[in-house]
Amino acid sequence: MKLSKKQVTAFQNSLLDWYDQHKKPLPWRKTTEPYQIWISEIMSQQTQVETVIPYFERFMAKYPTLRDLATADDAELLKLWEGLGYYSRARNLKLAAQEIVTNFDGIFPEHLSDIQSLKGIGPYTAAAIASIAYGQPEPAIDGNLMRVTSRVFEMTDDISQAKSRKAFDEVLRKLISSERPGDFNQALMDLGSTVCKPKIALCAACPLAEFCQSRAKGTQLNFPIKTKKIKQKDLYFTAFALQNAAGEYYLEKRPESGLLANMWTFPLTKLSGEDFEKIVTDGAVSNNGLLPELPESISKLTYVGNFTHIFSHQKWHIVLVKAQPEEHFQLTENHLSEEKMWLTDLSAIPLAGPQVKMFEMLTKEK
DNA sequence: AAAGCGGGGCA
DNA sequence: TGCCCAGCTTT
Repeated sequence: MKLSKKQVTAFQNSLLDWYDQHKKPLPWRKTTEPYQIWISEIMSQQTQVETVIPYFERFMAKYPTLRDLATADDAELLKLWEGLGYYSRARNLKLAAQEIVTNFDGIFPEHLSDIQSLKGIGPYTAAAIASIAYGQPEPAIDGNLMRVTSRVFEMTDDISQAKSRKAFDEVLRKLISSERPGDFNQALMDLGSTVCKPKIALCAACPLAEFCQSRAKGTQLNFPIKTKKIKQKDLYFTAFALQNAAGEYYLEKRPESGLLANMWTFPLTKLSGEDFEKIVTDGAVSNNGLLPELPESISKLTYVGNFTHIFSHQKWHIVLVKAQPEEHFQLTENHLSEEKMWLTDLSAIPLAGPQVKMFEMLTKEK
């Protein structure tokens, strides 16, 4: 990122002019009193500002000063917080108020490190208070600022990694207005929530459009980069290997959309995690309610083995079971269709990853 | 109904 | 540094 002093000033002016025209009228924007800024920031975490407004006003009426909060009745405090959620925030508020009374003589601390030492205040909230209440040029880096900044400068730092904060801090430190750091931060927050939104970028209304590198290329929605993988969901299945007298396996075709669309698979039934554990530890399969729809009635189920298969967002835990048909089992024409078939050579068809593993398991068994 | 989410705490 | 949390919003 290389911007001349002139460009930095132009950037600040555009942003702050926009803020002066469009800023949300919020009660805590009428003050720079650190106590009020603090409460508003904590309340605004994970909560929409419109929801926060009445809570903030009730809070200030009940606890006008930090010392009132430090001696607040726990039950009354939680009652006031009722509906805001994340109740540890309220408990931390009181703890921090007590810390301030004890360690800072009841005066809200001014140094960034002191602010951040308080219970419930992390890097973001500390910087927000320092900039808004005390006019310190500290970028308050939250998701909005990272999104806006990454788009303006096409920053490829992965915002799901904690260490990427540093990159954003460096860029924003060069840009932040030393005259109006608090407004600078709040302008970017408002911009992020109303214009430069996660799934849509309203660039026509954006005061930073002329500075925005991703906009110039039309790549706005590629930013921010976020690789954090979605937590894999654990799913449990029983897979049934049913073989006929000719040695052919019974296969079903998966739905034409979704995961492994149109691939062939042994019939699968869902299993609970507990049942899965039970089967794996016992090495025994019970017949109860586990059977899928099969073309023949089954006389016996034998546990073959279990394995896991990892997809991008799912982790399949599979118990492979051999299903033995009734004695007089016979193959008939109506067993065949577009969605079902019998086959010996499974390598001849598109076979999904888990099925390959199952087939190998069955082959090795012999 | 289920998934996504942002900041702080904590290991 | 990375996981987890709690509960609202979005899909």
